Amino acid sequence: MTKGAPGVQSESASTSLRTRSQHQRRKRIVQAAAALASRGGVEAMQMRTVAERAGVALGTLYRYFPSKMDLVVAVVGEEIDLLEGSIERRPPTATTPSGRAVDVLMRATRGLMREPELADALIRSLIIAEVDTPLGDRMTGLLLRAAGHELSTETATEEQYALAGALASVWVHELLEMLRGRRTYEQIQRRIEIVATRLLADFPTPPSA
Amino acid sequence: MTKGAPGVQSESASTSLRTRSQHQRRKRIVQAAAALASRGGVEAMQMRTVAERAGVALGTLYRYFPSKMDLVVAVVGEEIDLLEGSIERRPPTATTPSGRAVDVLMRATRGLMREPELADALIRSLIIAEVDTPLGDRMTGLLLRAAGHELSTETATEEQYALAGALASVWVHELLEMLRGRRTYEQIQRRIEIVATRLLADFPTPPSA
DNA sequence: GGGCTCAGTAGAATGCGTTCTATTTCGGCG
DNA sequence: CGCCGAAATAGAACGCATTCTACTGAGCCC
Repeated sequence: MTKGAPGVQSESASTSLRTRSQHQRRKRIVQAAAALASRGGVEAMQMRTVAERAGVALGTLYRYFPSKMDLVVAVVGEEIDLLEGSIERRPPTATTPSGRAVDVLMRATRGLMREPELADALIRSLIIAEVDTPLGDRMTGLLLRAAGHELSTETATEEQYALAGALASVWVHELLEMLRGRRTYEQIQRRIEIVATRLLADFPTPPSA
Repeated sequence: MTKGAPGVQSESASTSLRTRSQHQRRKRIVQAAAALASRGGVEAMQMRTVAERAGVALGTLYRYFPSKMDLVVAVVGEEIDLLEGSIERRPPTATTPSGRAVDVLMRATRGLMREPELADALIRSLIIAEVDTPLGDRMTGLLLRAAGHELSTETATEEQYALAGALASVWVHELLEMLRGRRTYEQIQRRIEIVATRLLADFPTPPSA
């Protein structure tokens, strides 16, 4: 994390006028970027074009997002927020840990399938990005909470964390294969089920009341 | 596969003079590329520089490798050849399927660690590349043969193939984390062991004679 | 032996991410 | 009120992958 970059606002005291307008600007940029990416993928999301659409100068864009990758990561972040919200609203109902994990992953898969161009760009970048808080970790966290009873990033054992992480990375890989046209949705589901049952077999389940 | 690209020689009848010199050229290019990448990673491996070092014109380089990615993939291919050779010469000796798989993967890990810059470039590209024969598949094949008794890409069940593929993708992901400095060799080993024992638990073992 | 084809060459041109420069705008503070 | 400094702006500049152009040379077929 470098100095006064407005990219991530460390939610401190006063939401000053300036902070607010920065927030607006940042939001507009991400929106413009997402819109462009959803038509035509990363290549359509050119920095000049994003800046133009967002109504900011190229330099300003680069102030908020020091590289194209950072911008892409921000867009992915929004998508994950959406998924997280959806899970909170309607938690997975399956009775086994692996069932719940599969539910979460396939829901995410469907979400991404809706915007293939965007998804492709985002997933690839997600893998490559050298970000401080990699987005794969967020998926791992989601999986832990969904799959294990009373489990979270904090309470999980190292082993559980490794297993959830492994499942997340398999999912990402399968998703990539789908976007390349080498998997159907059904194949992914089958493969994820196969892997999830093996990996999450001894995750804690709620006391069957 | 496009038309007359000399990149991949469809090993037909006569190794004509022309074919031979093409082969030499191709080899020189890949060597130059690998040498450059092993210092300074992908960014040091600039197309102009590769061409120069290989003693060919930029246009020629692009005739053999239509994009930088194709060149990178060729370099990765060489590395996998090396690993394959090493495994044939000295097959894994562990007694369980997962033990043998871990052996193979950790051997590959050590090989790649020796040239971190190269490895980083290669692994990333390996993930992203839109190649016809993705290199991940080759790792999956290696794992199948190493882990399962009398198993190969042809004889494996769909389930076994999915499981070996999953293990390969987890390994790639862990490797990437290592190259980013977020894992040590020991952590990877531990994680791969955890995952491999779960995934390969019911792979066929030789009749304990 | 002459023309055809096509690999090869040198190098200019293009596109896009990123950086740099000079200038302007504006909120806050003495 | 007037000034300071951070944030914005327009736009040029730079680097590198990729593409394009015009030319040369060597094997090959009739």
